This record gives sequence, structure tokens and C-alpha cells, in this order.
Amino acid sequence: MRTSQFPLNTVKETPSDAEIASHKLMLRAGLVRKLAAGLYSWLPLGVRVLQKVEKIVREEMNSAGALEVSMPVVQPAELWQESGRWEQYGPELARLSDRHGREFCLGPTHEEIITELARNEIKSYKQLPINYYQIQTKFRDEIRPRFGIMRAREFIMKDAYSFHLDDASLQETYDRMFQAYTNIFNRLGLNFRPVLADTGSIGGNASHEFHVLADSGEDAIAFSTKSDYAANVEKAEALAPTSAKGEATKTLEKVSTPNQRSIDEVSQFLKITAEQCVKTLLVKGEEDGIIALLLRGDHTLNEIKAEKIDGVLSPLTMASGEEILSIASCEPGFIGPVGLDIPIIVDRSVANLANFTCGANENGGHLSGVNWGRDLPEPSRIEDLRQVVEGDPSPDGNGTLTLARGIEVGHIFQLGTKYSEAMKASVLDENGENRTMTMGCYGIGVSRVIAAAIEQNHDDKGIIWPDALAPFQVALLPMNMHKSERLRAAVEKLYDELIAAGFEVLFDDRKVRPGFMFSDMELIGIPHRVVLGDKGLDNGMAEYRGRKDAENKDIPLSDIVQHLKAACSN
RNA sequence: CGGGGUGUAGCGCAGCCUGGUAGCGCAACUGCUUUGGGAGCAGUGGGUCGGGAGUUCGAAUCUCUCCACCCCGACCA
Repeated sequence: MRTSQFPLNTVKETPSDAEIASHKLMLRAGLVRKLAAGLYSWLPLGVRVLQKVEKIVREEMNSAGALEVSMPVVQPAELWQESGRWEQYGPELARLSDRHGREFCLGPTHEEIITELARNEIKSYKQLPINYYQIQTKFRDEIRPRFGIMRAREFIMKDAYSFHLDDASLQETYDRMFQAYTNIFNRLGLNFRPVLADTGSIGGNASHEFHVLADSGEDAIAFSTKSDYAANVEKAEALAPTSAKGEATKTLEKVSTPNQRSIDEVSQFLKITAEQCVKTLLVKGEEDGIIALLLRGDHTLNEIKAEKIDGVLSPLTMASGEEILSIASCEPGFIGPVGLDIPIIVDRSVANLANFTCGANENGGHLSGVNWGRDLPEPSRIEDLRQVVEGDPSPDGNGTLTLARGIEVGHIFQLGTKYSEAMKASVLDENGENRTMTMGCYGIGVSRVIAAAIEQNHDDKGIIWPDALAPFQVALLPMNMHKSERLRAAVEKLYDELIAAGFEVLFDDRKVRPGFMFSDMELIGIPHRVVLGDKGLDNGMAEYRGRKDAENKDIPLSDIVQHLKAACSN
């Protein structure tokens, strides 16, 4: 491809609303343009990158036995009502109606549609298992789209859905998908980790997320220092402390803490550590009432864990100021478990505390030297409520946890029968009995993968594409070609040779200064650069430079193809 | 959803407070010079000043209203 026929649309200045590297670079390099909040057009250069991702995804999905389909973006409300998600889904589901007043939504995902397809097409256990996938645009009306392509409202996703007679078959396909995803992200050249994930509201048995590691990632993930254990912090279990609970050595005492509300304030005021404090959170229960959650002062609540606990309303909802006043007769900041006449759920680490400090249920007062079993009943319900922190023991008993940031680019999970049951997708088994199919689903954020790849691979000059993602493999740059017919002939010849050798070449035949070419090619991240000038031609040499290299290398013209082949296969 | 902010040329911004008919840089276009790290000079084109209403002789500027976009928060016990 020649730049005279393939406009680059690069810009020097960064649009003011771009915050993270990938967003800035995707705009500057001319991969995408914003149309409206969370909506982007893809320019030719960006489309080439998208197609690179899609090709690898297709190849791996196909070789894992999945079958490509294509389903509508606009979906009838009836199907969503059948699954119950028409009501469950909030405003994130974009709804519309047609000219007849019939209701539809823009598909944020396709479980309903695929289940409808499967219940019509699959009648017999002999057709199972089957795994359908598509690569397609989704729409989710995010509260706050941001970070460009990373969290857009419209985005491209590969979604796959598998159907099975039993859980064993589901597990088998799940494992194959796990392997396919590993292959995909490896081939894309990304530094990633599969991690145990929360199954969310959908439930089901197993779930893994695939995270590209990057400091700008929106998710926190926890790894064991010694084992393979890796999990989203939402999911990572905080084990109960193994040390013995301390003795009740202090006496219960009420201390005056005027205007000291937060744990920081209280602990500084009383000159104690946050670990010796207990915070009491009041949340709504499933049946109207209010429930108290107790956490150690230095810990934070894991909402996902909390809302899964029996009795706690999901989604987790904090009690209002009035409710707090009526139950604890004080303002937030002074609540404590002593004398509270509501159900109390205690985090494992809190159950192990002795002589702790907590609110006195009285404005401007806290209690110190509080002990279980003496000042209040022993905890009746002990649960894992908190977020894990760096240094916690690994839940598999092997090593301790380290935390890192990740960008979720893939998610696989075992759905079970949630949709197939609600939508009556069943087959006849070998005994002629009706059996509800069990399902798995597997997603990859195709457009997000590109943003994630840039987050992980860039420098101050621009993008550094992994070879597998690069829109072009080789940039061919002639120096002042317009002044030298001899150079033009040589470059054209080399261009033909590279094409013949199977390279994707971007030949910069614009009449622009060398510095301009270099900057453009570095910005758009072409991994391999070949420069040809009159001087080099005298010696039969071209210059090679990898995008990550610090220096040029002189290569005999006759060896260039060979040299590039070796460089590309690295 | 709550709070804050911004809308002026394709992009980045000034002008607004103190009303007088719109400007700078980059980009684009033309010409000449230049040519190994985003060139120089000269010239050209490009604006419903986010929309609407109002105040005024006169509104980018003041008032009201609507819209769009951006940022922060939605863990506070």
C-alpha cells in the first residue's frame, strides 16, 4: 500500500478530552474518530488492525470447533421479557420502538437471541454439543463512557454460546474455550493473565476473565506469589486470620470523639491504628429491614461478596440517613454494633479482634476496649466481606497475594440453564425425554483488545504494535525520492520484492521531508522500518530499524527480504 | 443520578469580566526555497461564536432556557 493512496490522517496535537495513552494515540494515529460520547468511527488504518484481531479470533474459534453465525443488533422485547432481563436490565439497555409501536432493544449481548435460535434449530441430543459464535457490534448505554475505545457505548465483541446435554459436556467446551482464549491472546502478543472471576448476577459454576496487564486497567487482580492462583479482587477470598484471638485485657470505655467520623479521623484522634477500629455499615436487607456489616477499619467492603450473602439486598444498597438515625440514633460515623438490635454480619477478621474501638451509637462518641462475648454477644454470622489486600494469604494456601491492574478483554463462563430454562430450550435425550440444555458463554472485547494492546505497548513517540496486530508489518521510506529517479526505481523494485515475499508494506511515496515520515510511521507503530536513500544506494545498502530499536542497521539490499523475514518471526 | 466545567474555523485556544459586528497557533490550499527527525517565506480559503428566547440603537460578550460534550463522585460510617 502506498501512502499516496492510503491517507494516514495523523495529527500532531492531542484532542483535549483524551486521558489515557490508548485513547490519545488512537486519535492521533488516525485509527478512530469520535462521533459522539462513546461512539467511534474506524478509519482505514484502524480497520486493518480490527481485522487482524478478528482473523486470529476466527481462526482459533474455528479450530476449537465453534461455528460462526450472525445475529441482529436490534432485538425484540419479547425475548428479553421471556428471560426476565427486560425488567432486570437498567437504563444500560437501550430500548426503542418501531413505527408500529413494537418494542425492541439494541443488543448489549445475545443470550436471548441465541437461545431462541437454538430452541428452534436443535431438537436432539445428537446435535449436541454445539458452539455458535459471532463477531459483532454491541451497544450498552454506559453511565459514563470514557477512555475512548476502552469503555465505549458501541463496541465490537466476539461472543460465543455453547449448548450441552449435561455439565460434563459444558465443562469440556469450557476448557476448550479457555485454551482457545489463551491461544488467541498469545498470538496477539499480549501480556495477559486468566483469572478467576465473579459469575455476576447470572450465577453458574465457573468463570474466568482474561486480563491484559496494564497500570491503567480498571480492574484489580490478585495473584499468588507461589502458585497459579489468580483472581479478580471482586472474587478473591479473604481467609480467616489464623492467629489466635487476643485476650480481653481492656475494659469497655466510652470515649468522646466530637466530629471524628471517618476511621482515619478516629484512629488519629485516639492514637490507635485503623486495624484496631471496627466500622459498621448499615445496608438494606432483602426483607425491608436493615443489616449491619462489620469490617476492620483498614479494610474495604467487597460489595460483590456482600450482596451475595443471604438476607442482604442485591444490588447492595446503603441505608439512608433517616434509617440510620432511627436504628442507631446517631449519624453515620458513630455507628457501632454494641446494643444494635438488628442482624449483624461480621467479617472474618473482625471476629478475630479483641479490645477494638467502634462507634457508640451516639453522636460524638466511640467505645474502646470492646470485646466479643463480654460487651456484646459472640458473632452469630461470620462471613467473608472484605476486599483482599496485598500480602493476604493466597486462598489456595500457597504463598501470599500481590495486586496488579488489568484490562478485561475476555470473559468465559458457564451459564447453566438460566436462559434455556426461562426460554424453554430443550432437546430430546436418548430415552426420548425432554432435557433442558445447559449453556456456556464466551466473550472477547475485540475493539477493546486494540486499546489494551496500545496501553501495554507504546512510548512517547506513539504506538508499538505487536507484529500480529500491526496494520502494516513494514514501512518502506525513501529519502527525497522526488529528487532521484535512480532511487525511485530502486524503491519501487524493493517494494515489489517485499510484496512478492508476502509482507504487508506501507510505502511512503509522499513528497514529504524525512523527519515527517519517521514521525508518522512511529506514531502509527509500524514494527519494521526500511529506509532507502541515495547514499545507501551507492553502497547497495538499506537501513533497517525495528520500532523498539535504538539504532539503525545497515543491511545489503540483496539481504533485506531475508532480514525482514527473520525480524518478523521473532 | 449528584457536583463542577466547557461549547468561538478541521484540531488546540484567546476574546466575554468592562457590549460596538471575531482573532492566534497548528492543519488545509497556491507559489518559491528547503529536504536524514513533524521546514522557511509569501499568499489564499474557511465561522449560523452550541440552539432558542430576551435586554439593548447594537450581543461571542449581559439574562433566561434548552442541548451537547468533558471531569469528579456515587465506600460514608
